[in-house]
Amino acid sequence: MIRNVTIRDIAREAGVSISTVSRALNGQVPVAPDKRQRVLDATRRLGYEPNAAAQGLVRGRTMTVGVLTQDIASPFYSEVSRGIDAGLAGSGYQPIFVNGHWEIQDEAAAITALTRRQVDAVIVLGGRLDARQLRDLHARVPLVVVGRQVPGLDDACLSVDNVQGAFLATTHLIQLGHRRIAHVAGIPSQRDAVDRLEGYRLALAEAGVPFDPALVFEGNFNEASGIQAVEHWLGRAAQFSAVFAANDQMAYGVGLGLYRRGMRVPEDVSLVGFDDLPASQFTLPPLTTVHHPAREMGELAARHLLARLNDPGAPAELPQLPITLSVRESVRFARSP
Amino acid sequence: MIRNVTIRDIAREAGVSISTVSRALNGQVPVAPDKRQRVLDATRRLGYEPNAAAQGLVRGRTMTVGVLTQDIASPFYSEVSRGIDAGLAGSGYQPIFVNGHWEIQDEAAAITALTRRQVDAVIVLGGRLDARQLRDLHARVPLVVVGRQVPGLDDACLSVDNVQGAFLATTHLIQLGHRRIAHVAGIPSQRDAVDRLEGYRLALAEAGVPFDPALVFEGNFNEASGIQAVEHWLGRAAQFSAVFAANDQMAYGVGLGLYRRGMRVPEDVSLVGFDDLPASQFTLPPLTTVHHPAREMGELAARHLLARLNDPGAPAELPQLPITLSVRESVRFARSP
DNA sequence: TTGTAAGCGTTATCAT
DNA sequence: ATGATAACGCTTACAA
Repeated sequence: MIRNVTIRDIAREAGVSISTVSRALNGQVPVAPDKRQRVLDATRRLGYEPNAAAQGLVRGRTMTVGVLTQDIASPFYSEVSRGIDAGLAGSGYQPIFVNGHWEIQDEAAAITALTRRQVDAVIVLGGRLDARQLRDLHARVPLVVVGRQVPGLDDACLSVDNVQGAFLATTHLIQLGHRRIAHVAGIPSQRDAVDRLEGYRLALAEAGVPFDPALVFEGNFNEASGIQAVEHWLGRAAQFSAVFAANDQMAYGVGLGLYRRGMRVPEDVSLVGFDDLPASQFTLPPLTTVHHPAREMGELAARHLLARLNDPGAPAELPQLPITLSVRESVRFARSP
Repeated sequence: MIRNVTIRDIAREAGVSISTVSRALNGQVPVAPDKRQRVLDATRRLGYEPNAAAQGLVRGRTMTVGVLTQDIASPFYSEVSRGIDAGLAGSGYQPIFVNGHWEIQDEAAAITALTRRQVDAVIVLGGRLDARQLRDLHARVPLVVVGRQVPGLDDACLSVDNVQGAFLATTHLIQLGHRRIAHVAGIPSQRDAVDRLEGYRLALAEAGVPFDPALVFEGNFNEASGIQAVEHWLGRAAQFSAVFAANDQMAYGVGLGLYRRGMRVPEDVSLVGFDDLPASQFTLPPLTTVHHPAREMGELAARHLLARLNDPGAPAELPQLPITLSVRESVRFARSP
């Protein structure tokens, strides 16, 4: 631990009492100009930095926002984190990130680490904590949950309409003449995965396109399952002219799986993803994908919390962000059969 | 801020003094079994969590390691962060991440935020802080700098041999018959960028291939500059059969730039990157790239710090991690001219 | 305007 | 084995 210069050292150096130092530094209460100057000089000379822990202890607020992220290296959640970072910038609050690794125990431990540190607010990114745990947390500290809709915690949840997003993607394909549209679904225990599947089915139904279970492959949200999906379908000679993947990472895998079998996107198969990761602008070809406003959600979560922190009585309105389709080059008209 | 249950509440509930509570909880000093049990029960019943700030204040260590990362959403640094996370797991120490955004002021502010929080050690990931600032920091707290070699701080720096990595990549291309090898360089103010350029030139020189400045494009490490590089060369009718990019993100851009001009990798142009980002396994085609052991570096940095924290007298040996080439499908024999 | 002193939640020293 | 009590570094009444 850093042996820091303390307020006592400054007091001695400036020849004033410690309370004067504190007042001069915090600048609320009037202090004689000459003393103030002596304090400021001493502060600079000695390289003083206030001890945040001590301040937090006495002030009752630590000026930190705890962020429970699942995996610091996940492209999607790092976008959200970037937004949080931006949303908190200049507010005096500092984010502190901990990882839950999508493991319920790790998540609980991470939350504990946060509450032990007396964070003033918490942002939870996805994860598997159950509704009860999240509600308990919410009772203790201002909370926003990003990317999930938790029963009984509606005013604290920030997510997009996944059903709508998937509906958009699938409808886009249908309008271009595709009828045999395969879907790589996400982990069924995750709400967004089932919502996206539902949006896909809804779009099919609305257009009168029959749903074929053989065209749905259950993946796990990473690239490898995209490859597996292609292998699975091709191994059974499934017919399809387009694929809608429940996230971009699986879409990348689908692209590679197709490439391995000598099929091209979009010439042979059209491909749509979900999330609009930054990398999707630069894939071959650039990927048409549902734009998930990850960055904006992070920023909104942060600002919302700041508002509540500054005025605990503020109304807790958390707007739902619009979801759109980023049309790029991975989709083409279906060839007539 | 969370109004937590305090040790006093436990003491009252268990009918013992606060010192007994502390002792029962920390378990170093003997405590009567029945009292210990009463304390443990009260702790559970009241949902007590110790206040980390108060503990840090009195103990003199906060059990936190500060990590200055540049951009929480950068693929490369998030891999390193993931390694740090893994390296610290189970040690009782907790990483706290702050962002410097590659801005010297932001970085300095972030470091200040860390020292104010009395972190026990610091890991700096890249960045632009000058050697003096880093040495000052090193004087106050155990430090590891990842991804940079700082003059006068050699035993605290952890990086790979970038010259060697670039040499490996370029030599691989030469051995496959390529003679006209273009290079997308990184930001010249960053040491790793100039090292990679040097490795490229060294390999050329050693093989007796003339260096052509027209084949070097100065990029800025992001995808867009890869596209610009291709436009630049093609606009001047430069001849090349292979491209070596100073990082994977620029290599992705090169791939897309080529695609836009109707040229294929590796059929028309061979392509090699640097970093071996997780995504590079899934690009079209999977990218041959210099494997930068990002994850391992993070883990090593963490473990090194833990060793020093547990035994301040421990020798400060920071081994250099080997750099290798991940050969995938983006490279092919040069066609005879 | 300034200083003294109490107190934030915890650990550690000192008696007992 | 246990309980007062003094720190840790800071802010903030309360006095002066």
